Amino acid sequence: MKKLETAFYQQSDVLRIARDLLGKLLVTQWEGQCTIGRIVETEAYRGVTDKASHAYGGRRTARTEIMYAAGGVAYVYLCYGMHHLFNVVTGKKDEPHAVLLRGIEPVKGLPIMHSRTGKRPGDISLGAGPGNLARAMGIQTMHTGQSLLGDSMYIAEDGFILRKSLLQATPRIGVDYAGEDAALPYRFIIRDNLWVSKRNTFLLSKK
DNA sequence: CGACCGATCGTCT
DNA sequence: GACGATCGGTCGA
Repeated sequence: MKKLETAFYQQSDVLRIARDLLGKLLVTQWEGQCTIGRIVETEAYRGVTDKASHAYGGRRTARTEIMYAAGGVAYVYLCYGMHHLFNVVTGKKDEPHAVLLRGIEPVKGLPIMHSRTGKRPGDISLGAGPGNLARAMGIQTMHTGQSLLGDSMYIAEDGFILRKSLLQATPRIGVDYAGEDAALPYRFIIRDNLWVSKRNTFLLSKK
């Protein structure tokens, strides 16, 4: 298992990073609890020109400031007052690109994930969807700004190769407010993977 | 299967 | 004071 390094996160093409994160392992280990999940669903938020992004138009607020940091840190924010959404900040300093992690296939620490979420063994919603993913991995807004290059929270590769035929791009979820940008194919999933968020599966059958 | 609804609160206007 | 990069449940066809 090899931890992804700065050079990976600071590539300029956030779409490529979002794609390449599929199949990688997300690791968190804190409070004596280690959990690992394989990333099966991501969404790219592409800098200041992307109407769906919190950084659209170069907007800077206390909350989104971390998006302008150099790639390799976490951007976690509270959505709908109850869900913690975890993004990987990418690009160079002052290029506010980010990748939202939307789905993981649980790999290690299943009992811990079950106790964190209250879900029962066999429930495939455990790591499906950004809110569920963060809850299962123990990620909260207090982790925003945290480095992904340290030991408590990082992404690694283990030799898993994603066949091209299993890579699929679709429009992003829940960004209707973004006008024409809502239709951009910036969501990436591992096709037919059990752990991809089930909502909007109709998008797949339509294709 | 699809449409809709309530929960719940930090952030920005 | 309004509004989410969501989720889980319900209701009707």
